[in-house]
Amino acid sequence: MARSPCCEKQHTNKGAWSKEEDERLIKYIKSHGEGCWRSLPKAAGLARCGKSCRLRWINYLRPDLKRGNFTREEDELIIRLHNEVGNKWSQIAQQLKGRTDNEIKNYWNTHIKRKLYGRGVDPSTHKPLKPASTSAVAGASTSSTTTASAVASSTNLINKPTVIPVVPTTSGSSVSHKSLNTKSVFPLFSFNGGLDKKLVVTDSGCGFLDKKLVVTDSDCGFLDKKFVVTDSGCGGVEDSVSNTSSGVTIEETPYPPQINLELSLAPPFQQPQAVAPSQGVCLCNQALGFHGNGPCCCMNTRPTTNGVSAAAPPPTTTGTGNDFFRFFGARFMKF
DNA sequence: AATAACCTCAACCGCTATGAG
DNA sequence: ACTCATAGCGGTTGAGGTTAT
Repeated sequence: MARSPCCEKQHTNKGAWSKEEDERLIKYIKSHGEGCWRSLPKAAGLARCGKSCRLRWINYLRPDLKRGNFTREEDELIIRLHNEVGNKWSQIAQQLKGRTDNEIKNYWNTHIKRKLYGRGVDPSTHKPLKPASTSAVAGASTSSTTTASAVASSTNLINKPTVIPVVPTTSGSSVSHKSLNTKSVFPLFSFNGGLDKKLVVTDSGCGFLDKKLVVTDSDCGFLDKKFVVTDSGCGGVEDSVSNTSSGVTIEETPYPPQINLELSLAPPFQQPQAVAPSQGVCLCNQALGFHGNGPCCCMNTRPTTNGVSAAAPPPTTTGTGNDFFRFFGARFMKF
């Protein structure tokens, strides 16, 4: 005898759950507990397949779900566990309290894979990408060498958590404020070697930074994290900042040192630079040589949150920020 | 401002594993 | 040993949101 379907398909809703359906399901499970998914929809007054109810509860409605962004520790744990067990998402989920297998699977496919590619690691094997796979990077690197040393330096830098002020810096004189009328990309100084952070400044026209400021970061994974800083005034970058009211900062935390990194980098972004101790910085002046209207928005001198003075960013490159973007962005955004 | 392209993730599908009868 | 209901798993899809052009 053929197995009967888990539900009467013609009488069931499909697609996104409504608030009312969620409430019904929660109410029912709270009073009757989980299980008996086949009979649950009818008992709960839901025109849904039992399987759908189960999935909705497990993946979305369960009260012990964590939700929210994955932490860097979770990232690394997922990578490590995936290396051990492969695509056994449920096994991996068991090690991450409050995360579902579905959530982890999605996160893997949309974020971690990209991150691993950025690190030069094949996400399915966890081994370094074959030379053919990395040739796009290596080939584009005209005269640089593999940055084993740069990576080593970078690792040293990030083995200690640091909080670094994000101060936009032009690339020497190659990016002038006039070039900001549409969009420019500045390489930042001294993040993990200065390679894997960039600052995108979009200017809608009335001055500088009056539309939005996008800071993308990654831990040698390139462009895998992003927060947007908006500035409603015409003066600077302080109006709305991700998690600090006194400037833009990025907190770096270490990632496990066993990760194999093999990246070749174009000359302009090759050299890691330590954060120079320094006096505070006028963000506006330092960044752009321009205050826009009104008083200086950045309060002139701005200590970082870890007590180290904000560093005046030395120009790190001889190329333009757009070179940086063309080189790295085009190659890593698509993973 | 309009449109295209891209990204994310909730939800679905089909399959296997498990356990009760 | 077998059947069947159910739970669980992993791959895939597509709606909706975001970003780029």
